[in-house]
Amino acid sequence: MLEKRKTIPSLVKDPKLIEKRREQIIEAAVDLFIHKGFHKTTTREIARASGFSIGTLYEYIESKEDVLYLVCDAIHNEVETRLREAITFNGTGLKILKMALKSFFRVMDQMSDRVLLIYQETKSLPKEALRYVLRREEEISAIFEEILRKGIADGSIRLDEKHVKLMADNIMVLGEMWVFRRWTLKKHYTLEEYTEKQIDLLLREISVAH
Amino acid sequence: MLEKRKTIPSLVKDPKLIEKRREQIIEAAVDLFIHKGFHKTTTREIARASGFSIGTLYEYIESKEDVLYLVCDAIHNEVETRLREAITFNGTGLKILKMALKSFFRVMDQMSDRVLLIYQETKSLPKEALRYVLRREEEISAIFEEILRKGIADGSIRLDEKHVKLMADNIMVLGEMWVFRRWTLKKHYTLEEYTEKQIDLLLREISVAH
Amino acid sequence: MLEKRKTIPSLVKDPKLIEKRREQIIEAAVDLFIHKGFHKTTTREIARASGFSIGTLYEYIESKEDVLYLVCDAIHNEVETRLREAITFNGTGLKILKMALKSFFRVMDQMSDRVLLIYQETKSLPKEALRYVLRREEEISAIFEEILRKGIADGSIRLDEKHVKLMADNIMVLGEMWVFRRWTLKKHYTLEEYTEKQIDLLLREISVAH
Amino acid sequence: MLEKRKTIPSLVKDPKLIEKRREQIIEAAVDLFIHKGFHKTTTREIARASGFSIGTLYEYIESKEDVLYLVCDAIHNEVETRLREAITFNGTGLKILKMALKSFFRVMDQMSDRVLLIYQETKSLPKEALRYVLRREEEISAIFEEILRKGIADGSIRLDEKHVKLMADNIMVLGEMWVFRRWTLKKHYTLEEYTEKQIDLLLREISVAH
DNA sequence: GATGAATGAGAGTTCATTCAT
DNA sequence: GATGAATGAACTCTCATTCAT
Repeated sequence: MLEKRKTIPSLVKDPKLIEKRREQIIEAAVDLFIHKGFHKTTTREIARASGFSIGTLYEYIESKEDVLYLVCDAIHNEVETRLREAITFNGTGLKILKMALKSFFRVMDQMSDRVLLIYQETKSLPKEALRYVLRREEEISAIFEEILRKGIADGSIRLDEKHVKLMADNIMVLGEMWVFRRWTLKKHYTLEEYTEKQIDLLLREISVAH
Repeated sequence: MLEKRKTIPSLVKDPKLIEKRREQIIEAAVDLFIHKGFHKTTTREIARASGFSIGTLYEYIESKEDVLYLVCDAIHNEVETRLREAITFNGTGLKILKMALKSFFRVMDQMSDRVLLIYQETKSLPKEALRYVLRREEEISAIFEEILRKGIADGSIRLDEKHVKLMADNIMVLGEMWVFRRWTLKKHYTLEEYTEKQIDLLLREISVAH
Repeated sequence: MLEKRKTIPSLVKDPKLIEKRREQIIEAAVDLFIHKGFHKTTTREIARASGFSIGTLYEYIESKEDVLYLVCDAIHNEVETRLREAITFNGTGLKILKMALKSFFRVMDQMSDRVLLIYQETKSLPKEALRYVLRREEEISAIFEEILRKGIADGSIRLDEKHVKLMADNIMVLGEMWVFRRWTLKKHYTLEEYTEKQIDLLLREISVAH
Repeated sequence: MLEKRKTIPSLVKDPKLIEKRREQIIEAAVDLFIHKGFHKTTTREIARASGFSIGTLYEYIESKEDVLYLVCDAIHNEVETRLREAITFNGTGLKILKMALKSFFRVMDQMSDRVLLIYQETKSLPKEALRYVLRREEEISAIFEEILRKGIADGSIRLDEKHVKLMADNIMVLGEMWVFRRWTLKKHYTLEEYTEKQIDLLLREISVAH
């Protein structure tokens, strides 16, 4: 069930150093990719922005695509971590869900450029890496499935089990919508208004009290 | 309010010919971009697949990005045309909306690779072209706004005017969701089931009878 | 029996032009490879010495190794052509052989740097091209086999058929020896002396009258 | 007349250690050069195959070319040693020569990949090192000169002094021929047959009895 | 209006060598 | 004496674009 994450080989032996350098690479590359896109960013720019030479860059990755993979992976990690940190699993599923939705929309807002990056550049990944990245997305959506099922179990949420996945997907998509369409949405709504409105929409379907 | 669509200069005088050649270009490029992505497709390939030489290609465009613009524009056109053709503006706004939603989801399904293309490659457009393309998207979403307003006017839909835009955006996003997440969604739903379920979700908020 | 020679694809359509440009490439590359070796010669140097840009070079070849193949092929062609031109198939096999040996040693002498080049760089060819180049060598050695057999047939040469190949190989090797060891040999012999001495050696084994 | 062999500087003081490490280097590099060629072998690979780090490698050599020199030198040493071990200087020059030829051809056969290596990579040596390596070859050929002169002196061999060098060179070349052309020759001859045939050829010229 | 040969800046990647630890 | 991370010049190859025919 748990498939290991893709391991990128390195010419450097010290694992601590690898981690440190890769963090530098990710930090530099995220910025560059956001502003210039993956294809228009050169490996030399990545190296320079990371603070070392092109030769050193290639001691820690095997190809430019590896950098993209590292970046996508790191972004997903951050989304998931932030989301999990913001959720306390106390109270009814419904209550948790509301909180989780708020947090999720907030995280999407704060990380909107990075989330956008994933959506636009993911296709440039080699097949295997792509599969892994898509799986990471499912892991985040699984958080919401879990909450929904808890709510179903404690009776605070009314939803057919077979629609749990779709509802979780809807949630993900409404979150990403804030990212994709912020240039329009921000004209009419603050994040808070948007959040409230979409929670309304989602809960109308699944709230028990009716 | 209606800004003209971007005009791409051509070295050729005859407008009929320009249109004909550009259709060839678009047809060839859509296929290539879908399968290889914009960046990995070369202008030579576009020319060859269009049925003429690289020199001729550049008689009808000024840069590779122009081809992307033509392609994005054509896809939006097709989405909008197909959608409009499927809608008859008879009956209550609510009835029209239901029909429009079904048609929209169907069009998204049929054109999913082209819609995906727009989402993934749009960022490679130069700023100005990008603005035009985004505006085309708003034009489609405006169709739904129109229907919603008609429903509000005739009393078949209950929705605060200030949420019309958001509701239209929600519709767009749920349609695109079928495109982005089809690999997951198709495991659990047919297009028809998905359509029905999402219409349920959307109408629960805005249907009058309740 | 006659396997086609390897065809190198070109982006250019005009066959006349391809031939002309490839001749330029060969002429330039032979010089460079002789003086710097294949590995130390850069593609840019080849392009510049050929009289065009690096981009143009790659319109006529697919890889640097293709240039080496073209060069090896051209050298073999020249050896074979020169040798065949120098031989008239009149008289006894023995007489023809003597003349052929003189010509061969002369050709080896005149083309010594190019022959050396083949011996030293051939190993850098990709497998398939290598096989073809080795076959070319056998074709030259076949010329001598042919002469030997003619001499056996007309009674001017006495040699067991099963040693024809070895004798032809010996001839080839003594010719190449003048190439490999000229720095030593030239200290003690002129080309003419060398030729005479080696003909003596070879003929002692196979001459009938004795 | 006897120029010392090239001395490669080392950062390490202990001569025993230098010798030991260089033996490791040679053993590793011979294998790599045979299979991949000099240019396609990296210093990293040499270091790893030698059993130490790249840094350590450079404590014992100054450049990659030094490794090639060490390798060529070692191979020549082995050829010479094996040859000398196989020769007993008892009996007539003619008898010794026959034995020496057999041994030489056998050694060439056993060491064919290493001999081939020298012929193909020698040109990558810097000028000075190249001279040393070529001189080593002359030293081997000098063994045969010595034997020939002994035979001339004791009357068992009839050969003009001024052709001794050429005859020795011919011997060398026929030995190397077994290396260069083994892919053809082995189709028609065993090593023993080849040896016998070539001895015949050579002795026909120089044997006294006639 | 159509052709396609020519261009060359610029891309990703490699690897011999150094030097601080 | 040994290590291996860091370096950057240099490599091969690509491809959007131009322009003479």
